[in-house]
Amino acid sequence: MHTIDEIIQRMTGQGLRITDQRKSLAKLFAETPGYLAPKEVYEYMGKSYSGLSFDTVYRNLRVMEELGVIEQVIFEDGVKFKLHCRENDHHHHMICLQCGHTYPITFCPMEQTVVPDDFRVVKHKFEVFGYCKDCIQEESAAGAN
Amino acid sequence: MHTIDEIIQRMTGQGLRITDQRKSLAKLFAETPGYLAPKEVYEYMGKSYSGLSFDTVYRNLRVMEELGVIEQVIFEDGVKFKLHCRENDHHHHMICLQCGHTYPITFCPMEQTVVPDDFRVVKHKFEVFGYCKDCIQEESAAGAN
DNA sequence: CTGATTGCAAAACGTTTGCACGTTG
DNA sequence: CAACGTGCAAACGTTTTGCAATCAG
Repeated sequence: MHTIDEIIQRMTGQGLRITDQRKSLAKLFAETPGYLAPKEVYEYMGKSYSGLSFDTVYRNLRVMEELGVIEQVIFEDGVKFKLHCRENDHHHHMICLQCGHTYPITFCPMEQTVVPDDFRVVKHKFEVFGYCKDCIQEESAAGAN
Repeated sequence: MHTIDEIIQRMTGQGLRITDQRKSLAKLFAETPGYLAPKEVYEYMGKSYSGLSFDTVYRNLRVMEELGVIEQVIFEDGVKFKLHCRENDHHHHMICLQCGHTYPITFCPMEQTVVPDDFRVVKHKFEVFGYCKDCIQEESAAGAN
């Protein structure tokens, strides 16, 4: 589930119709290595479709999420989406606060965590935030601002 | 910063006036071991003050957060608040999905995490979700529903 | 051709703001 | 009594919904 075609196949396989908007969406997520806010998705798609409406973006984001093509994460500044990780083994992420790019962390802290007998663990969240190589360089290149 | 009086002292110390609404807020957070959504806060305070408005709740939550009395966390289902942890050393939490009760985890996964040289870490999040002792019992007592 | 998908407009939702009135210190 | 805090109403940004027109298969 990496290329545009794979994403589109996944959608047709579920009986969905492939509109230009959905092709554009598939292309965007296939090309984006990190998280995207709905507004960013709207702005990107709006470049190709001047008559685009916000609700179409939301509807398709929801459809693609239910389909398992993309995944949703809640950040401090709102909801964001990214292509669902193709890796099938459990892992976590380092996330760049500037560009949204994500990098996998194979280490899972739950293995090391001592849980009391009377607490039943359902899920956990481990995320590392910072700045990636490219964004550190941009910052120092741009100087203070 | 545990009892109602400590919270109120903290507020007066910052030049804030103590209204009945704020006393009620202080009491609520002093008595609640876990997270509260703004709506829950509103409903609790509404019991004592029929004329209460939502914006007063939000304003006071924000004031208390800026003051460091309470802290804010973003969950999947929205923003929630709890009394700021009195522990000064870094730690994480196990959070009950039913009652919102939190329990400290002293282990910090960042110590074990291998970070690439070219990634500058700014912050991290580690949270364990599940059901606490009391809520497991309630569940089995209540049966299927 | 038929139902899925879209755009529009309007509603819903949580949160914030401006303002006049009431209250605290 | 002066500044702060409140309630009200209205604005706000984001997300959802109902509907008629359009489009993909």
